[in-house]
Amino acid sequence: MSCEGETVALLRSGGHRLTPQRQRVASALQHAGGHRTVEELHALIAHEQGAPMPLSTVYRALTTLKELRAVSEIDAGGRSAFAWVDRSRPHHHLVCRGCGTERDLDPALLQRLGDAIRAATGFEAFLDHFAITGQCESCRQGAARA
Amino acid sequence: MSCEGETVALLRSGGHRLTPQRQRVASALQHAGGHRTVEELHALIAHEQGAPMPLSTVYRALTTLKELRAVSEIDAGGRSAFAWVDRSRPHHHLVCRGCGTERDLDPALLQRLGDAIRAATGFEAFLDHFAITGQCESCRQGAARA
DNA sequence: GTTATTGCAAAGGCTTTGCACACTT
DNA sequence: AAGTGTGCAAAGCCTTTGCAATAAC
Repeated sequence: MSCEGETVALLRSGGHRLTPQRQRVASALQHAGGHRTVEELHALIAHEQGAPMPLSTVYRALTTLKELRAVSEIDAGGRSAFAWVDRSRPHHHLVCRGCGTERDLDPALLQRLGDAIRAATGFEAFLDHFAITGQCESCRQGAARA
Repeated sequence: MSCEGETVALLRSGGHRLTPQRQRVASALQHAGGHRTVEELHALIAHEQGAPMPLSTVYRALTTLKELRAVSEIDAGGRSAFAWVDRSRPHHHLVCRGCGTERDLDPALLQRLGDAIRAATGFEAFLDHFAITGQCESCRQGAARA
């Protein structure tokens, strides 16, 4: 499938070697969709690909992919979470601090912010792939009750 | 000074006890301005207040203050950094990935984003104290030249 | 053949926790 | 007096690193 071709091209272009481990991590992330913690990825790789992989290798592959800007990293409550960067369709996430649920956010809203920042300050914000934390509607109602 | 009164009121309102440690941590953060890692705070407290404090106490005080929304936490490259939340004047940062410079951003712009998100999705974004990465004007011009 | 990368295990750094004592209320 | 908060030290967790073996180039 096309995913693999994309990974191959990315690694080649960065002067890195094309190893099965890197392809497996990339594949897991591409098919997972959304942010995954390293531990989640580690489990996904073992289950869906049939063979386990040392955690340290997952970390190293992610480091490489991050250098290439193929994945993005966010902080998920003290641990790292990664997502595949879909260059053709930028998207953003609303991450709830209460229940951890992730939902997509209309890119137009952020684009408007980026435009406003640029107009006001000349600063170009990197908003390709953004995660905003907060509280989802149901958690907010739960908190109000308590 | 007024800072102390603010802290006293905050702790009282949360049903927490007013201890010297919590006041010292709050004071250090109020006077530091901007984001400080826990280690930086720990050192600031020791130096500027004359007496050291166990790291664990700093952590616990910060946890309490964070629950009260008196401080905000951000991820500073794997470790936590905290800043005092100035309710009277919320502020945000544009952090340049090129030169590392930090500059303030008009809060109104983010408030507009927060309102739009809430209207569209019901999700309440925590935008009290936000850091946006990107590229400042001079770095962008430098990159364009190269 | 060279050199980057992996696997394993051990170390590292930041943060949290258990428990007895002290202090706020 | 009652119960929360502190200090100390130890444990916990996520992540990184050293080194020999392996695989990509």
